[in-house]
Amino acid sequence: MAHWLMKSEPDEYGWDDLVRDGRTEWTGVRNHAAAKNLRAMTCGDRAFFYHSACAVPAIAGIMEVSREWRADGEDGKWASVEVNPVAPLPRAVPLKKLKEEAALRDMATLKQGRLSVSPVSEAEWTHICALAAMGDAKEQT
DNA sequence: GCCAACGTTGGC
DNA sequence: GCCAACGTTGGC
Repeated sequence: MAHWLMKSEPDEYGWDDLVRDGRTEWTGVRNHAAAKNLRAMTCGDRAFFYHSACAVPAIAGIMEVSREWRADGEDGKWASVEVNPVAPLPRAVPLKKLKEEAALRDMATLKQGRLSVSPVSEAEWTHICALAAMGDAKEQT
């Protein structure tokens, strides 16, 4: 099972919208590298829902790929997948935090900021989940 | 096939 | 709103 990070502008479609809808078709990706990543997804893969182009860019939640890719658009070049929400992060992890972490230095989304769908390694995934939980604990002390 | 011009994404 | 990064388009 692979892990991913998928970006959406919260003004357009945010984490709360996905929770409200229960599931959604992740359409509109018009970048070849991102489309390739969509086609590589399999059912059950987990992905971070990332809020981009907003006041505080951050990872907001975890979702699951619930149907593998299908064609998006007429020309056959693009793909979409269906996702559903799994859980919000206990505490959102902002981009600023991601950039501060040495362990995340090689993250695809940090290396290529404009890539809207990117892979996340096992180590990166685990690290970010720990950050999300740690932020929560810190708040309580 | 190269490259300049232009458009889009996304951080700040 | 600006700008950097990067992708796409079109002239040659």
